[in-house]
Amino acid sequence: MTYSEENYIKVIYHLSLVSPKGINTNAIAGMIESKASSVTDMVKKLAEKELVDYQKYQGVTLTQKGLHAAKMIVRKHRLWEVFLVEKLDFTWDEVHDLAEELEHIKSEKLINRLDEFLGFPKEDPHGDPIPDRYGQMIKVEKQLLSEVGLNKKVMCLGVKDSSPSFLQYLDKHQISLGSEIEIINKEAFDMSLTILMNGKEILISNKIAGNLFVKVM
Amino acid sequence: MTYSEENYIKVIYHLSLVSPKGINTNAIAGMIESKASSVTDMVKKLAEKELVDYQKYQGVTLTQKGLHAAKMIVRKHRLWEVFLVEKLDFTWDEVHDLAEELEHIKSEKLINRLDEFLGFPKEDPHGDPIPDRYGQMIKVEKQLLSEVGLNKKVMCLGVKDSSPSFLQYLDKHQISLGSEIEIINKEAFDMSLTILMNGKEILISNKIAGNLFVKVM
DNA sequence: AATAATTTTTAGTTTTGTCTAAATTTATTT
DNA sequence: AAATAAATTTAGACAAAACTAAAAATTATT
Repeated sequence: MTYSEENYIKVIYHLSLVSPKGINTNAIAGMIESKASSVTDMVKKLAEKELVDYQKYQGVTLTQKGLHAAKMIVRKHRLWEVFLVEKLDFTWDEVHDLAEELEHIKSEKLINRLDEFLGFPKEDPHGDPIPDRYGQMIKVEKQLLSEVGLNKKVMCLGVKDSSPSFLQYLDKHQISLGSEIEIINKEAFDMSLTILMNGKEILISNKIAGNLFVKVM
Repeated sequence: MTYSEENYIKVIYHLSLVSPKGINTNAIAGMIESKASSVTDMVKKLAEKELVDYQKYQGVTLTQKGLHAAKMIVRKHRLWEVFLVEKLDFTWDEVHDLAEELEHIKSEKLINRLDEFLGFPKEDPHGDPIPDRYGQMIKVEKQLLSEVGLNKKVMCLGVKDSSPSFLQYLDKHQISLGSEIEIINKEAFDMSLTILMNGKEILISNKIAGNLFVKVM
């Protein structure tokens, strides 16, 4: 698999998690920052290699082979993120782009050794599950903070959109994975929340709350 | 710099260390496993980017800019090798090909953090010096075991050709970096050596001795 | 159900890095 | 010094992966 083919497979995988039907050309083009016509070309090649099922105008789905390949790329991506944060002291907003490069290093042995070196972590620094060497991963029963009812106590599990600016916002307010939060007010007008964390009250917009995955405790 | 450009710069650097005059097209083609005509094309591009000086039919030399770029690639290669051997328990004959891939990961910050994580090593697992972030590296006053006189005591410093089969040969005979060796006989006919190591006598061919760098003690 | 709007595909180019084969330059030999 | 051999460069072609613009198919709207 080429660098580019791997990126397509990965993007199709991520889109599949959100909508499990056929993934359409434009959605892929949007994610990969290319044009629909380029996607059509690549998708034909992936179909020839039996990594996706594809019928003209009907979108694509991953085959079993494609699904496994995608999970292995995600595995590499997330393990490298753990390495960068835990061993090289990067912050969680810095690691995504680097992991995008590192995920293409081709060696099963390397990634399995890295997994072992890191102590077989189950989640990456953003709270996303890491597939094991067979593609198995834990399922986190998480929901968005914006969907949680009043007066509930929750624990922060991960983020939906892991853009650097959002992650930096969280750092600034000392919100990290494992932080415990209580929702003490919900403003009806703009759905903003007042939360209690480490004894401090913080006001949080609905947009922020809609980007933060939590677990009710 | 593209992946391919980096490989050319690195190869030209390695050839420059052996013969400091202009590096000819065929030598580069041999190392990179391509054809002379491809080399000509690439060398023109590198000259446009001012990474090499090039005049038709006269071979190439690295510019200051090219030399620095080459050292940074070598730095990455050798630091990743140390990481693989020291942290992930790879053997010294396994790491070269993996480091060939890892050396192209583009991040100054990553490589400097890795350097720190590894304790700023001065040499890679084969005894080759690692350039620091400014391109500086130690110079090892080493000579080939085949050139050392009779009855001298030497310490093993590194290898010339680091092919897996040679490295495995060394492992089999328990010769590693730092091993102390005494030359107790030199056969005039085939220049093979009898050496004393850890109290044991071993017979070594001239070809092996010509691949092993040592320092007289 | 016909038309409009959108999405997807096709056709034809472009760029990067490679190749082969032919032409040119340099080196070697007689 | 001329002839031959070897090395190097040029010219033209190709594959991968992208693009633009136009055509075709699907979906939405009236």
